[in-house]
Amino acid sequence: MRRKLTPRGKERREQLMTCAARLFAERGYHPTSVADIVAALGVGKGVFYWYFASKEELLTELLKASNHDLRKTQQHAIEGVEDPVRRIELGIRASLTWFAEHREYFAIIEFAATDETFAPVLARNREISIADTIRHLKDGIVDGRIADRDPELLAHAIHGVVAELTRHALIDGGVPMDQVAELCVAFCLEGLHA
Amino acid sequence: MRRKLTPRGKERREQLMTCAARLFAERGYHPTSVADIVAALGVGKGVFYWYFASKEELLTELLKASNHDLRKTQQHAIEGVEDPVRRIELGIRASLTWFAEHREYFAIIEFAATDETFAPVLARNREISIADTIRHLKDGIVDGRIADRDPELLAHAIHGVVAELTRHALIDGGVPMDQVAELCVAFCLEGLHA
Amino acid sequence: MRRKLTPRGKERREQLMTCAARLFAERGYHPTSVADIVAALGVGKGVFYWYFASKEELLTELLKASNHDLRKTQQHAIEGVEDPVRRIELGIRASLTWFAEHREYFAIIEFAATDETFAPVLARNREISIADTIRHLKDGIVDGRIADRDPELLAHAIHGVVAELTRHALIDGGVPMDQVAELCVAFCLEGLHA
Amino acid sequence: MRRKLTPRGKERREQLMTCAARLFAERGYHPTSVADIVAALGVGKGVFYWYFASKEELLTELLKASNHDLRKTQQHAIEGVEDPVRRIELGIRASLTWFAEHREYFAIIEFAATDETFAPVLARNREISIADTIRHLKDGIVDGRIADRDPELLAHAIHGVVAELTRHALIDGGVPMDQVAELCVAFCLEGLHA
DNA sequence: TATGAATGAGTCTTCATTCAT
DNA sequence: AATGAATGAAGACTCATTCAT
Repeated sequence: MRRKLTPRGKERREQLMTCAARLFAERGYHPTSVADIVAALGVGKGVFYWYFASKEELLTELLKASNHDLRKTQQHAIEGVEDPVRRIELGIRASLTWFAEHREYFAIIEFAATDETFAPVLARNREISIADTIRHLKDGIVDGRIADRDPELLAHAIHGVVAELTRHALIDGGVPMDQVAELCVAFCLEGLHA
Repeated sequence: MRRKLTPRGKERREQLMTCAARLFAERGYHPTSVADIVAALGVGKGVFYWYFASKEELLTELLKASNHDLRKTQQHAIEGVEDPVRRIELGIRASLTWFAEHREYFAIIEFAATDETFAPVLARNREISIADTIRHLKDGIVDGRIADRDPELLAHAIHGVVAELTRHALIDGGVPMDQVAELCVAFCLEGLHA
Repeated sequence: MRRKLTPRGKERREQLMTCAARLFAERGYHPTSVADIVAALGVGKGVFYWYFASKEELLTELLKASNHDLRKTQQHAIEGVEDPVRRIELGIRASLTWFAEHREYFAIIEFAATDETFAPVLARNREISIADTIRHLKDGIVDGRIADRDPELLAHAIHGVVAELTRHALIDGGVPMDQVAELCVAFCLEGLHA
Repeated sequence: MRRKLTPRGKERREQLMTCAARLFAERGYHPTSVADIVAALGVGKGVFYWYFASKEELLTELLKASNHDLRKTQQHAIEGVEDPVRRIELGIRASLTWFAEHREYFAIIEFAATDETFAPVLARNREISIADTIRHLKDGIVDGRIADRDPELLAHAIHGVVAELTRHALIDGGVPMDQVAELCVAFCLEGLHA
């Protein structure tokens, strides 16, 4: 299914992904049919299968692309920063910002995590992200800046806070993202401690 | 769909819910057909529709029942405890324990949150749970035991930690739940602070 | 399925027929389920099959009973009248009156006429009724009171007028039945002739 | 469900309608399944839903199309004729001829009239047809050629005669349509009067 | 590249009927 | 007589995918 695409072809592929992302986010993956996607673009069904081998592949591509982009954003954010605690903070902020700018992907990722078929892809993505975080945590523990607890569990805890606050800000709505970011960082670094 | 059920009928209904919960957890809601459910019980297809108006209704019932049970467990755990920080801690532990004993429900709840149809039910459940947590947080803030930050966001942060650590323990596996509980409580109360 | 029924049993059977007639008239035969019928009476499903071998049998009974009653009414109306034209007139009036008092049956009979399964019963009923009419027509033709045309076709023509005007009065509504009766008789006897 | 259809597509749609009309007439609407229809054409089940949103829509289309055609035939028949009585006569003859050539539709229309779902469409069609007839009747009454009776009821009376004689000729069988037409016209114009 | 058409397995759901109590 | 429970064939409809043009 890897095809050499003309510029126009690349654009079409892009359109399909963007459009599908929106629909998946709005109605969910299963309830959105391939027919819905091509209809929203006003093209025939063949177009879809010219660019993607299957509906599954499309979602997988979406997942890969978004993960790639998020990761790049995170790495760019912490580039050149040495302090591990600061790196964690910047990573958290970068994630929140990225999701604020790519709301569609949040719902898609959440769904994919719950589906047998896509969970593996998501699991892999998460593993990588957790490994990144663990590295900073270990550095911080060595420095004595971070409590000496199981870094893997700590990494998951941080991810949990980020995920749920992102969800709250994007889906429940009504909370400005930067305010969420402040609390998110504060909570992770200091917990509920007064 | 409210029916007078004989003891035998109640049992059947129970069986259907348990069986469906297992299958939904294993394969997901959409990929599990009503036919799968009744086949797993070795009964005719009509039986399902004798007890539930639709597959949707079944999941909704599952969601309501599980939430009701979880909440009862939480309330029982903190009964008679005055200290708000301690109440939060006990609530967290109760949640983790409950999920450890009702693994099936975790995946189901996560899925339901991503589906247009069920999100409202989940949202309602979460609202209630968040409201519970907020009450304790406010008490703690008044006491000066908890940092004076937006209690709603703090509540979501705690939920996020609990949810993700539960997921990690149950789905990724390999971590004993009581160890997770220790870290979960420690992280929430003190964050990463050394 | 012929059972000896206690007085209470006869009443139950009656109730089922009345209730079913109403539902069939309102929603149609196919769209009304046995479950609907017994639910409307607040009894269990077994009751239905205690009194009727099948849903089909119920409708057949309904058809037979109504036809029997209509016919009796017609015969009673023309009893002792010699003049064939007058007999026809009285027959028409009796039919219209009967339908006005048994509105439920009109829709049921119309439906039954269109269904492979019941058409034969209806056809038989109609044949008898047509034969009755033919007899009067022939008498009228012999007397020179009625135009010498094919009595069978004339009989059908009369039936058509009665049926459609009944339908108009009962279903379209807004026309008093006695006014319809006058026109019906006038039209049949004199046509459009000024 | 409005789609751009290629010539081939239009043909398929036509085939489906013709085929369904035949089956509905033979076995009835409810007893004919979508599976039956596509099987009779030797195509896949999806084909049906490519052209029609539902079985209901198909019947509605059938009803609309047939009514449109019948009306066109009637209008063509009376085109250029001034005499209102003659217009009525020609309209009657045109209707009988049309039904003789489209036997399938008679049973379908009769059924549709008895079903909650389709009755409204039929009612609309009938209303239009009745209105057409009323116009001619009023002209005839003004001319003094037609008895001064309620034109609406007269129109229904005529329709009743046409409908029942059509039914008799097509379904009971054994009567040549032109003989029926003669009697139909004679009966409507002169009634039973010798 | 792209389109309309076609496929057909699979989904949820209904319902007349029967059964055990 | 009557009930709640159960059966299972059958029905309408969906949809990812493929095909002919």
